[in-house]
This record gives sequence, structure tokens and C-alpha cells, in this order.
Amino acid sequence: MAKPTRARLPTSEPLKMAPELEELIGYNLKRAYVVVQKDYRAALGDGGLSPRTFAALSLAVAYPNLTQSNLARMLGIERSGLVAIIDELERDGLLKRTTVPGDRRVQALVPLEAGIAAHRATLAKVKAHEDKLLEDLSDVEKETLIFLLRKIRRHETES
Amino acid sequence: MAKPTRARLPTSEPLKMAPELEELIGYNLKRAYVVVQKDYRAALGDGGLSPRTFAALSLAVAYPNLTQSNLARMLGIERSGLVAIIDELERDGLLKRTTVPGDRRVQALVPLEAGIAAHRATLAKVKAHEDKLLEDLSDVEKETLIFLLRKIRRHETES
DNA sequence: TATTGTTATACTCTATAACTATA
DNA sequence: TATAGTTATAGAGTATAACAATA
Repeated sequence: MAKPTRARLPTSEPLKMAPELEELIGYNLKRAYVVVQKDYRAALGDGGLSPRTFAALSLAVAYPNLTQSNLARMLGIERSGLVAIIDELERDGLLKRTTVPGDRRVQALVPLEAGIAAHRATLAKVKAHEDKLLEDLSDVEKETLIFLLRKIRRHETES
Repeated sequence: MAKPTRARLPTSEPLKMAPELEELIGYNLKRAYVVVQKDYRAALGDGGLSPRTFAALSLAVAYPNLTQSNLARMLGIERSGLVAIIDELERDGLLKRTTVPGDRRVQALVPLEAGIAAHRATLAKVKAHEDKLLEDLSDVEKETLIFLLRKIRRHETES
């Protein structure tokens, strides 16, 4: 049976980390992601688009008449999970589902003027939040980080 | 009203990305995190410890007699959320809650032999999964990535 | 008054499976 | 048979608020 070998860490003591955990890419990725995500929410507030809704809108604006299935693929999520996101965007008047002549199964996504404006405005806020949060990273460091993250993203499942 | 300006993206066409999305750190962080997290689960299987449970065990092993409140702080989660994680670890015989003489409020976490062994075995599996998944990153690139992620992590809320 | 562990509760994000209407 | 959109459902993961015991 394992015996306690050290005294309990008092609350006042500065927080230590598990050394082997700190060397793992996955752990650092998760923790860093939480930092950025929390700051995003704080910066955009309650009325703002959530990260995933903003991502969906960005792609819908960049590729008008996109299919929901294609958008889900681009986002790396299931078709079923996209429904609520599109519901929200349509409810807010940012885009609309339209039927496509020639294939009555699909619902093409058409960005509306309000959606294009919301996208532009939100993008500016997101950029401002990242610039502020990451101001202690140089431009080269930010480029390097994105380059390395994209290298990991090459393993995204293509399904 | 916005008019469709391009033809619908056919399923066969290679997936495009929204350029401005691809330049955001947060978006790339999220997508890369999903890649690593999915590969972790695939590598460790159904019986394996989840990332958060492994992280909790790692810290409990590194700091015997740790308090639940301190552990929650280290993990960056709420005390309440840690309860289920410790329940799981205790149920699996990997650690035990023990009362501390001098403060009967706290439940010190004592790693058991099985817990130390499970930690060692899981760490080996996690390292193997990361080495395999990230084999296209050089050692310098991996070090750089961890360095940059830690720079972001400096903004972790100290609560 | 403040803190520790706990419970209850709810919300976000995501996945799986099954359905319908089309193709 | 296969695909697009949808619904129902469930499971992580996390947060907030409150509580009892203790400091």
C-alpha cells in the first residue's frame, strides 16, 4: 500500500504542475484552448455569436449556396449537429435555407445582408480579442503557432 | 437581399476553408485539439482513462495528500466538477480519500499502488499516441509548439 | 464569516441511430 | 441503395448555486 510521502500542499503555496503532464502536447493544447475560448466569450458577450456559430456563418458567407452536409464536413461535425446552428442563424435573420432546383433534398444556405454584416462585425471583434489576448506573442510566433497547429490538423478525418 | 453568386459546392469538390477563419488562432487551436483528443481516445480505448481523469491522477500521484480543492485549482476546473472524477478513481482503486488530522473538512487524496501503476502505464500509452500522431513534427517543432501554448497559458485565470 | 466537499441542476457541444423525402 | 435534412436521445464536460460540516 502506498504511504503518503509528502505533506499536504497548503492553499497558500503557489500551484505546482505535474512535470510529465506539462510536457504533453495534448494537455497544453487543451489548456491553451480553454484560455482562448473563455476570452472569446468574455470579449463577445452574451449577445455575440458562439465560436461554432461564427465559424458556420463565416463559411456560409464565404461559400454562398453551400449545402448543410458540405458545411458540416468543413466544420468537422455531424450533419445532425449542424441543424441547431443553422436554426439559430436563420432565426436571427443572418441566412436562409433555400430549395435548390434539380435536387429537392438539399437546403442551400444563402447568407442575407444582415448575416454578411454580422459576420464582418463579429470577425472584427474576434480579431480584436485575439490581438489583445495574444499581444505578448510576436507576429512571427503567431504565424509559427498557426503553422504548427495546421500541421496537426492535417490529420483531420476527411469523412 | 443577398443573391447567390456562386454555384453550390458539389460533394466531389475538395473541401475549401474560409480564409479568415484559417487565420484565427482560436479556430486552429480548437481544430487541432479535436484531432489530438480523438486520437487519444482511439489509442487508449474504452477501458482507458479519459484525458481529464488521467490529468487528475497524474497530479494526485505527483503530489500525494493533495486536497481536492487544490487539485481542482491545478486542473482549472470547479471543485464540484472534480467530485465525479475522484469518485471514478476511487471506485477503480487508483487512489483513496483520507481524512486529515488537524482539519476535518479536507479529504486528502492518497494514490494507491494500482494508481501509481495505472498512471505509469497510461502515461506510456499517451506518449506513444502523441509520438505516433505527431511524428511529422520535429523535436524542435514540438518544443516550439509547447513553448507557444504555455505562453497562451500564462493567461489562465488564477482563481 | 470563510472554506471543504458535496449535491442538484442546467447548459453546451457532440455523437449515434433512426426517420422522411428524395435521388 | 444512397444521400440530405431532420428528430430523438444520450453522453461528456463544465458551471452555478446551495447545503452541511468544520474552521
